[in-house]
Amino acid sequence: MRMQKQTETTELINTKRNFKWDEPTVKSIIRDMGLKVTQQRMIILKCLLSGRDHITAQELFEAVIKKDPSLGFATVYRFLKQLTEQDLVTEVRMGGLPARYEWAKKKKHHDHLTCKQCGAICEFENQQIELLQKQIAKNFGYILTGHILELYGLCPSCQKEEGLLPIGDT
Amino acid sequence: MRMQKQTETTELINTKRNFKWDEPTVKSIIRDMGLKVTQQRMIILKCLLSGRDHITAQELFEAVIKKDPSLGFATVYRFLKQLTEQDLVTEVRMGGLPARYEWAKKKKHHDHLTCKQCGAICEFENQQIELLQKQIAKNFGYILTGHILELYGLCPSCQKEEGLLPIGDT
DNA sequence: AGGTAAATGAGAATCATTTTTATTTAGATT
DNA sequence: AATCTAAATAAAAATGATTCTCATTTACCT
Repeated sequence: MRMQKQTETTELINTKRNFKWDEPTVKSIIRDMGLKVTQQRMIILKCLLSGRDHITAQELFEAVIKKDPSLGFATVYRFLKQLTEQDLVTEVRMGGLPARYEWAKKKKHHDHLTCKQCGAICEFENQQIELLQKQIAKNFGYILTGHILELYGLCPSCQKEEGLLPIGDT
Repeated sequence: MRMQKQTETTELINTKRNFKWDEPTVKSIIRDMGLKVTQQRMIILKCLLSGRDHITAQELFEAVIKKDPSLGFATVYRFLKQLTEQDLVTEVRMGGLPARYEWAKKKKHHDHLTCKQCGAICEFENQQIELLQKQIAKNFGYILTGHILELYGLCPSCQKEEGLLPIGDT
């Protein structure tokens, strides 16, 4: 996926994991949540932290049972919910599709640009839009507490593929 | 729900139904969709057109069975899906909540500001945000095909209620 | 080590939505 | 107007994501 230079107000977000998630760190994340440090939570959290961004509960569950086949999916869902409630994880819901989760801590707020075809996700942040949103809420007398901004379109590589398809082809 | 004056770039959308949805009009909407004009579709469409905006499939179904108790909910869902596919109706999904539908034809594109507490929905349109979105997609090499912008917060009346609640109360 | 509230696994429950299937019907064709 | 046929329907079952229940197990405070 090609990415072009951003304007001054829109920034690319660094999605690389340049932090070492060692045992004690993972432990203290759970402890700081006010929860008991269990083997299952350790496994789930490690998988979440080292796995792909924007993972579904199902995908995470599948990663998790490779390390402990007896771990139940209810446990994964339960823990994800707690992580979401404590804003350590961001839940992204697109249409009626399964929710996707991503580690949110120490990561700036951002929105998503998703390819309708292949699902490739770009993250971006735009102060100007954030500001306009607050303005709009204020104009209606609302206190803004959150927002969802999901753009979708065709990514560069899917645009090429589209062009190659015979007319009328799905 | 109180509404304040909007800035020059953000406009209130007229949600009033100042059009007469008579029998022949409703019929031709269905016929123009390339579908057969059935009594059930007539009922569903009339309910949709005269009922509240941002209705759920369930709410619509309940309105519909008042006119014909034998009408099944699958029929409502099926028809809503077809209306959505033909862009006559817009489907709005918030979190994991049931989808809400609204008549989209002849209505300008707009986004939503929803009260987390009471579900009150304000509609707005902001050209500046629309423009910024296109810009962002372009910067990533994407062709923008759509977007979801859902703001949520506390509406004026729920802000008052919040203040009245005893501390710790749900 | 022992007690207890919290956490777990397994599976059932839920909820919105979709699919299936046998039956009915709209509307084109005689 | 009667006939035909693909499309539409009702009803119920299926689906898929997520949540709940509950009997059992476990973390961790004393």
